[in-house]
Amino acid sequence: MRKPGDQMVKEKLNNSKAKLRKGLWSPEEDEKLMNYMLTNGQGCWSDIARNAGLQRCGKSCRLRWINYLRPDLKRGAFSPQEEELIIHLHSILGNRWSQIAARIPGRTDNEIKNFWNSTVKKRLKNSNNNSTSSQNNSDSVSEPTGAVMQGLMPMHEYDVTTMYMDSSSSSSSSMEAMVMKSQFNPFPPMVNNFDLINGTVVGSFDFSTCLEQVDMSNRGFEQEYGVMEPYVMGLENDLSVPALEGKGTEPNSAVYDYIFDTEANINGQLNNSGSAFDGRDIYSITFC
DNA sequence: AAAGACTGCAACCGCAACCTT
DNA sequence: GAAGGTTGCGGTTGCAGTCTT
Repeated sequence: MRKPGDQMVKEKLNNSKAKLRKGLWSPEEDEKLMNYMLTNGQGCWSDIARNAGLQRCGKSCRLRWINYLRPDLKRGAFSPQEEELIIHLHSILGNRWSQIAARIPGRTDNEIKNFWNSTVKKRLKNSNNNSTSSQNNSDSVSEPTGAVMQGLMPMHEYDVTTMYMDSSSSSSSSMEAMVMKSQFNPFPPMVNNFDLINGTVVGSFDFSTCLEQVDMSNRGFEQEYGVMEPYVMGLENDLSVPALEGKGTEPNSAVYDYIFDTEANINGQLNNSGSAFDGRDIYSITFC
């Protein structure tokens, strides 16, 4: 318990006397916060607000910095590749915007959330309307279901659930359940390069590069399979994806490790269910 | 040209988890 | 252990700009 005479209490009282600003940020406020952050770095946000001479609460400063002022932010419209990635991730993670944002460098959770709620959701809705009404398994667009994937992008002929899932499987894995229910492949081949970091292709589904990083290159994957078909991103069995370390602080060196789990999660589940998996492995891919 | 509807974005709010005293 | 503070997250709202009628 803090004593009434604590410095923090005093400051709190002082702050409460001073009227804190709300609403849109002025260029002057932006400049103050930017200058302060660049010279002093991140710290306690309430201190930052005070020391930078801003009549704002720390929370507001934090939001402004994260969503607008941060130097590593990427501005402008979402690329089709980013859009596709967002949809993929959302189909797995749902509305966990911060986790989605952690995997799309330079984009904030707020930005992605807004993008989803406006552009993507609307587009999916339209697509669903256009698609046949006989698809009685279509859910709300807010749900990570097959409707999502069917609405925005073509279903792939190698639907993992119908091809490889044994319908008698008793697995209760949420991933599996989702896949079983929605009848879609969460991670169809990502072609095209990602423009993820500093406008350059740093990591993409160029498997000749990626496989080296996980020591898969000696498996003759490319020769054997040509274009890789990553069936399932190994987002851990419970779908709780750990935040990617290094994001924000070192955007250029951050490792974005999309794990296509080797012979583990889905492969094992499928094999356990008695279905043949056709020899296709699921690979670990590292973006760096 | 004007008014209303729509859209996209920035920011706020409330909550929960974690930290500090 | 309790109380208060901080941080982070997702949902929601408000508003300015754009579009439509």
